[in-house]
Amino acid sequence: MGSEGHADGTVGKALDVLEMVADQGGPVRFSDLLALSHYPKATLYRLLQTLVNQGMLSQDLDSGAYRIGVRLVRLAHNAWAQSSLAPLARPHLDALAAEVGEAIHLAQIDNGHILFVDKRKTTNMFETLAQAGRVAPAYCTGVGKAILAFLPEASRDKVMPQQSFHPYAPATHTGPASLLAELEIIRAEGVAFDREEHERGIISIAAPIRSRAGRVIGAVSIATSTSRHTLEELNALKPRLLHCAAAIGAEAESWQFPEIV
Amino acid sequence: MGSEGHADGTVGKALDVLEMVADQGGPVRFSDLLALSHYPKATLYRLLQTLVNQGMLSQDLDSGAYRIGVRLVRLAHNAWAQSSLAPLARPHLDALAAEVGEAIHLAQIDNGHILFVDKRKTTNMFETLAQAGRVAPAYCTGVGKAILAFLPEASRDKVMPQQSFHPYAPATHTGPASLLAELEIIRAEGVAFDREEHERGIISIAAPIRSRAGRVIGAVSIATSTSRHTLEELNALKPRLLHCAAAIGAEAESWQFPEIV
DNA sequence: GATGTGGTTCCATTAAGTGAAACTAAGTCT
DNA sequence: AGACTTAGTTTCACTTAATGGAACCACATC
Repeated sequence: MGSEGHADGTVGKALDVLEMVADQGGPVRFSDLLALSHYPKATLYRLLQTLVNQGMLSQDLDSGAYRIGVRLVRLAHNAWAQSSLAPLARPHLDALAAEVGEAIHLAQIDNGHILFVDKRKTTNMFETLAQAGRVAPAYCTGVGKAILAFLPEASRDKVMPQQSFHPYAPATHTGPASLLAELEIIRAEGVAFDREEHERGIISIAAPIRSRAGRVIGAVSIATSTSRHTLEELNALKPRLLHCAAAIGAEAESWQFPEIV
Repeated sequence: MGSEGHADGTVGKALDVLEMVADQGGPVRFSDLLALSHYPKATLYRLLQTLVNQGMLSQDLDSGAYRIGVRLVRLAHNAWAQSSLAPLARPHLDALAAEVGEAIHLAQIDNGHILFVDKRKTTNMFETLAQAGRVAPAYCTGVGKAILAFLPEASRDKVMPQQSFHPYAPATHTGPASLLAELEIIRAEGVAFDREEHERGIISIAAPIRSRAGRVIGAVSIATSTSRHTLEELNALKPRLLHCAAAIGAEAESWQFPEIV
């Protein structure tokens, strides 16, 4: 991950570096970045300088370490508020979480991968935040399959080849055929199950969030562990989950999300 | 606001454009941006192309309009989570909001201006100007004065000349002298009041959030309208507010925020 | 006072960004 | 239908800015 090859121009490199700092989750020293990136010393240096000048990064006065700058924080809020389902869905997730007492996930799709944009976990608030913003595969998560199932055919065709089908667990789909078959079932049932396909012991039930126009714009899921609940018990929550997804979808009516895929 | 002159190099321009799109709060067409920016057509075009290539912006397939891209959303989450007081303060704000039943604001300072990073609104009845992610002046807001008061002298000296002293309301400070005098009082009392200085009918009580080292890293406030409460009533909440600020400050101990000012 | 490490600056070379203008694709009007 | 505007895209000679190897500086550490 990190620096993909397609760094066109100076801007690409700068953004690459910016992301690199952001990914570190804290102050990073110059030499650490130098080691991480394949940029020559002077180039990296200038890039960082520029970003600091721009307020996107900020440099610690004494240690000289780099971190997120205020301008990025401001931009971040802006971007997040307008371009993610999260703020809109928040109250609905709160309600659902309070009612079912299990972990709730809200996800969108991003180039064939699942982007978790919000989470509720009734037990620990902190971990929640740590994980939102993370990316997971689509083919082996509840939310992923829920989205895939309801994607327009054309989009799905573009997304399928991007799936790695890495066998995370015994139950993981190992190829497109079985996955496509399951998607059919999901379309019929209206919800997707994660049957310990991504992580052993973790199961979930997921529903797509659809705008009134019918476009899938995300998915919600209720996740739990096999030690706490069975799939049947999760299935009992289906009406509640669908209701939540519908509520979010209805509100998202006017809202515009970046084109999928 | 928006595009300050200091756009060094291509990267600066690109970020400028990026921010411009983000500020629009929705899809923007090329020509709108062309009108907004002072960049020549071709330059703007290439800049946008680059940003789209980089995944920071996304272009609508049919309309061709530009909006926030998924990569920016991902970056945004990252940045927000690690670089703002918000995630850390969240539970404390929730608690305070539940207890006092009034609007709660969390703010940081950013180049002499106040950046609202989170808010709790218990009633939709009145809408304060402070939307999360928004910027407000320091000299005429509760949170702003609370921060100013406890800033180290050197920082304050840098920040004071940045205040515009625009008279939003009759009670607004009109110059540094009276403001500095009030800051003295605030230091003594430990809290700052907004006495309808920014918006008529809106009052608040604010407390600085300080790390154990004593550095001000933000402020919390309880805001209400004159129709609902008096300043004296707000003052009764002082212990509760101070407690909340202290709790956040204690937790922020290890946490590092970009250098102020 | 020598050696090492982390960070900053120089400068000739090269690549990349620039933007006026020309062009294409859709409308819109008569 | 043909002329005319409007919105977006491409071209290309020109200019500016990015590049990176190497030298340099600051400050520890031996």
